[in-house]
Amino acid sequence: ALDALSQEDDWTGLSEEPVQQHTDAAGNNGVGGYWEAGQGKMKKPQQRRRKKQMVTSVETDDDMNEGDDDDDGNGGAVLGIERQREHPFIVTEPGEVARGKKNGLDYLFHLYEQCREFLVQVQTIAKDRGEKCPTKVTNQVFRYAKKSGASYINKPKMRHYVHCYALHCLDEEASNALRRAFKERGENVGSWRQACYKPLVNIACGHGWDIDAVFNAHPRLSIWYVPTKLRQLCHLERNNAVAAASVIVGNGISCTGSSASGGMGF
Amino acid sequence: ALDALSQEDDWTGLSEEPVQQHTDAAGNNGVGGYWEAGQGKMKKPQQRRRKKQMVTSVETDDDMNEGDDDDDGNGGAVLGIERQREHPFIVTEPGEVARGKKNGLDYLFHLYEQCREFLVQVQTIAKDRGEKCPTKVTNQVFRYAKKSGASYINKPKMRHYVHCYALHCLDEEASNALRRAFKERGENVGSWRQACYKPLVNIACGHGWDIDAVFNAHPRLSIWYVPTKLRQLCHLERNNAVAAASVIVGNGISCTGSSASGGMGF
DNA sequence: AGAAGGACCAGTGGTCCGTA
DNA sequence: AGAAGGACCAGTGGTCCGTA
Repeated sequence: ALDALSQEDDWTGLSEEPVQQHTDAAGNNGVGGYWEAGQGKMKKPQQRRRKKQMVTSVETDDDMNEGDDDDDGNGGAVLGIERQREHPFIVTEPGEVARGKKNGLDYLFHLYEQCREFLVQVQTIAKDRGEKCPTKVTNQVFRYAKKSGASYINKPKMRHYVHCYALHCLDEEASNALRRAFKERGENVGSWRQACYKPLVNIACGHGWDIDAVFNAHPRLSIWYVPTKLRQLCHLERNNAVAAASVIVGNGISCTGSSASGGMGF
Repeated sequence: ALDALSQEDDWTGLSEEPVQQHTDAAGNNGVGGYWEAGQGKMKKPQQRRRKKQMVTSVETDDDMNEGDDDDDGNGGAVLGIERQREHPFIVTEPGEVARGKKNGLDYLFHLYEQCREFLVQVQTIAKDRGEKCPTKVTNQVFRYAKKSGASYINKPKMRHYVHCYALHCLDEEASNALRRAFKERGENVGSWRQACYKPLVNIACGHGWDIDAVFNAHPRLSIWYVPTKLRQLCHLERNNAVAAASVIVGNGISCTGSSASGGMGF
């Protein structure tokens, strides 16, 4: 019952925790709540993985855990509140609300709009203080979002789906059609995400393969870094197009995507 | 005798070393030579200062020392060739060549033009490879400059005098006048450098105190980061202006710099 | 198997301070 | 004392991979 509300009322994918509001000192405009549970972090004795240089860390960790050092000792659940993640995304049609413990794609795209709002706030504060002013969604913005209570926003997730949001911005018709097609076919989010690359490469083709220019020309998209993989795909496809044009001299290069796209791992 | 040539022929401040040309693989356009001496770096057993975490470094150091591992063992001079620095700058008039083991300010400004050329080359390479393309003079550009033989270009130096170059770009008349005045008074480079801030703050005043906008509006200047101190001075002076305006209501705010500038450490 | 995100790492912007 | 620049450090962009 609570889950069904998530996309309608507060745009929140997580809803099982006792939500506790924080009014933040640095100008929170009230976007989203603050879950203390997500801050618990499973505590210290969790060793860092991979070849980290073994500094025998006795770090003071005095960044922003002020209130809740309740207690504990067991590694895992704290006070019976389970470690919680956002519900996974599913492919939904435009306007469709996800059922069950899932989030829909309108919600995903809404997260990008929220990040933009957080960026605007960070920019306002920076200008007011005479500090350098970010033009992109940086670590600083993600930190600010978290501090403002939007703990469901994080960098890996936002970066993961940037190109999906890009298609939504640049060609909403095509984006909607893709969503409907992949929903109908019962595809999972991962394959929908993969499928978002191709139409973007075609758009880049129509702009001299300059994907940066494509991003920068769109006001809501220009604040996002072009994803590495999208950049690489555009580069590869450009090379293919150039190679094809050098064989069939005088051929007008089309941007339909049905041309030479061999070996690109689409 | 060699020193007198430095600003006329090859724009080189250093001239005592046996110069050895490198034609670089990655597209060196021939700006400047390559001093092997400067690469020697005084070798390993030079302990890092300050609280560095003592990693007992056995670093492999395989970045770009390919040919010249001649030999050595003594810490300091290598093969009798002394560790060499660029000659210090002195305040010169426009067009004036520095005498003795000194460099003039035309040479200083020329270094900024060279950095711009290196940036353009880095950008060309990046675009060609479909990689992300820097818009500013970044670490990558300094590394490229060094690799291309311009060992006399380094980040601390260029950042140190950015605002002096900015004044030269934005108001060459005022810049030239300042140079003449400070030369005549026998001031050293440091005090000339300090004096470059004030006219820039006044220029920023004339553009709504937006020093970033001032930099970005100028094609040769837009590739440089706004120095922290200049940004702070503009911010402080804006606050002073706002405070003054709130006292004397209806007063037109001038940008002459003769107004309230108390406690700014000019 | 599919997906969310804490945590890591190489290389950045910024500049201090041992050096000449 | 004045100045050049090697080397450091906090925090970045990018994303892997242990986790749920």
